[in-house]
Amino acid sequence: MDKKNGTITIYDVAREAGVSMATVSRVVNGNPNVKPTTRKKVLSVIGQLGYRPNAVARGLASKKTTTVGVVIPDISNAFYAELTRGIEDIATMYHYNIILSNSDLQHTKELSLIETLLEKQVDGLLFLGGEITDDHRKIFAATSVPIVLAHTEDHQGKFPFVTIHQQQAAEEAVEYLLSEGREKISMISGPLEDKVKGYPRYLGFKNAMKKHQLPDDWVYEGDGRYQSGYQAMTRLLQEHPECSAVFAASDEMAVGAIHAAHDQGVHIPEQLSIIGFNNIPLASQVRPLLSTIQVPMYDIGAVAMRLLTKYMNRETIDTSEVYLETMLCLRDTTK
Amino acid sequence: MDKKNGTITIYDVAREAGVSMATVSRVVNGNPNVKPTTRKKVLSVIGQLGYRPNAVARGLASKKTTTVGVVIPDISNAFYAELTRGIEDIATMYHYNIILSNSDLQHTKELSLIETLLEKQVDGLLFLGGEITDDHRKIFAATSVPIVLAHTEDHQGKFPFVTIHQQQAAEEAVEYLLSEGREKISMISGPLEDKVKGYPRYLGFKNAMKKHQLPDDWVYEGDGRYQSGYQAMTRLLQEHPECSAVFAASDEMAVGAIHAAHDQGVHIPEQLSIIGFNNIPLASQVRPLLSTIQVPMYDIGAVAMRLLTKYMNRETIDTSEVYLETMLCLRDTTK
DNA sequence: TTGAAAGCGCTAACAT
DNA sequence: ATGTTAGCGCTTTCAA
Repeated sequence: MDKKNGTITIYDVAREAGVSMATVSRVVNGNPNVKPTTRKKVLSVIGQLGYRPNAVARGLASKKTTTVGVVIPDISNAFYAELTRGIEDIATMYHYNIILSNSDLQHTKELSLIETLLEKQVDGLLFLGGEITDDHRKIFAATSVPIVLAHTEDHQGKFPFVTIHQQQAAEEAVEYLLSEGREKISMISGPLEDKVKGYPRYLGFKNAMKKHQLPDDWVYEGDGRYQSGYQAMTRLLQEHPECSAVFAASDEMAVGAIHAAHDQGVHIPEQLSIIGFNNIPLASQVRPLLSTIQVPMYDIGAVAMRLLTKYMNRETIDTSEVYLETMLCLRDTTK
Repeated sequence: MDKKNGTITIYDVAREAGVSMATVSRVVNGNPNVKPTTRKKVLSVIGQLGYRPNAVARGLASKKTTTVGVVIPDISNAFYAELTRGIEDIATMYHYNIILSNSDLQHTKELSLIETLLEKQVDGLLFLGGEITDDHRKIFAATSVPIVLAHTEDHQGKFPFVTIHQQQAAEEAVEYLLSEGREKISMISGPLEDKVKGYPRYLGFKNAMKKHQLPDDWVYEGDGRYQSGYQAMTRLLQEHPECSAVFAASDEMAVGAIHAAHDQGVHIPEQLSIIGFNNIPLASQVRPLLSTIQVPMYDIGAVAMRLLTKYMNRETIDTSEVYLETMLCLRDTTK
């Protein structure tokens, strides 16, 4: 049944079935130009021998690997995990596999990962979450492999992307707080040097406050995680006990803030409103239920992957820059 | 700079540098048998031409792809996301990439994923979380590709694995509840047909209760998620308001239970103790902070991947069946 | 409908 | 230290 080698190849099947390699290749690839009898014969031999096509050889010959590379900041982050699920589901649907790698948002790591993925001859590349620099553009532009950016955008390089309107979503959240009658609003931001999310959301806050001629400098910078939200809130309450609302740039920080407020005896939402960002599962697994901006994480991944398949198939693209809708999701931390 | 084709190969570099392909291959692969001058020359040509080695061709020739397949139930699940991070970090450390695919614990999907991964000639396979059946064993046994199971175990097939003692951990949790003086203990279990986690944890509960000659049939079956925990607790409180402790088979269900109890006016931990399972981030992001069994998720992934590298390198293996330690992590939902 | 044969880009003996 | 060469297992013209 096996050959000396142990691996049985298309050649073995051909010999055993009394046909040529080409014919075996045809039946394996579903080419219709094969006489039904022949196909049946070949198929049965394949079954008997337990033949398994070698995708690497196929990749070399056909110049297609049916795998796409995914560079993501951190898979252990709920937001990116959900987004990745969207990617993977669509990839599977189109018969692609994904090679996943974490960048931790580190510039040089990102570049070397991209390099490695291109060496592996991925058919396409999904780049998530990091800021696009000239280094990125250079390497992206130099390859013919389709690239789609997800949850980040780039206008200089003209690369396709799917993301959300970060700044606008932030503005809406703050506007809502304002509409509640809150005026002493503070922000717990993410890292401001994060040009992709942190800074735009910060700008959204600034803008909304300016528009209403309200002070906009109660900004506390966190790192996006629970603890930093807790700490920011604690300081905030010390320095500005009169604060009546906070917009947090992530749900985790928002929840940290809720608990800090609670520990200071501040009642939510009676005395203080809080709005988060993303609507990760956590938001609806804490009490009070967190009001937040709902970001279509799964869809960002799914749509980006779908877009990538279009590029890989050389289909015509109608829109290469897509912004998905966010929605204010009001629960119990707002009035 | 480029050739007509667009892709520049090892042959182009060789010609341009005035050496043979073999020599270029040597410098690319860090073979020491190259005169420094030659190496320098080749390297410079590689730089000029922007040569990028084709890993697919290399894989075909060397029969090594430096990629491993990972079959995981669901990457959007916090538990598996963290575990995957452990896998990926170690994989990167040993210069492997991972192809990730979600099985949703579906038998047939698992098998077809494994098949696909083997076609792609992965150097190794990590299989997570699902029950091992004869179908799995058959395909695992038929390949020479090293397989390591993670967070599941198999004794019939003799495949290496790294996991935890599910039943024992559950017993310890229940024993703790008992040691608190609680006697009317209930369990909110995961799916009991889950032979890998659900059932063993259930057995742990049964065992501990039997050992103390206490009734062990207040068991409510959930699906592991928040909502099911909430519902189970709600029913539990209706049917057995005298219940004084609950052991939940997952943190999410435990948190759901906390909130259900809260909604019924039951005080935790005064009237009722709750212990969860896993210690995902959520456990320390809710109030009261959840007491739970801390499972080394990251380490399970990391150790499994490390073990896999040993198999791939044909190193000698000291232990092919590793159980990692769990620990009772007591916080505010127990006395 | 089928087969023959030329690669795909690289590695790995084997020579030199 | 370097070159030659035979594959690796498949796809894909091109003929037949």
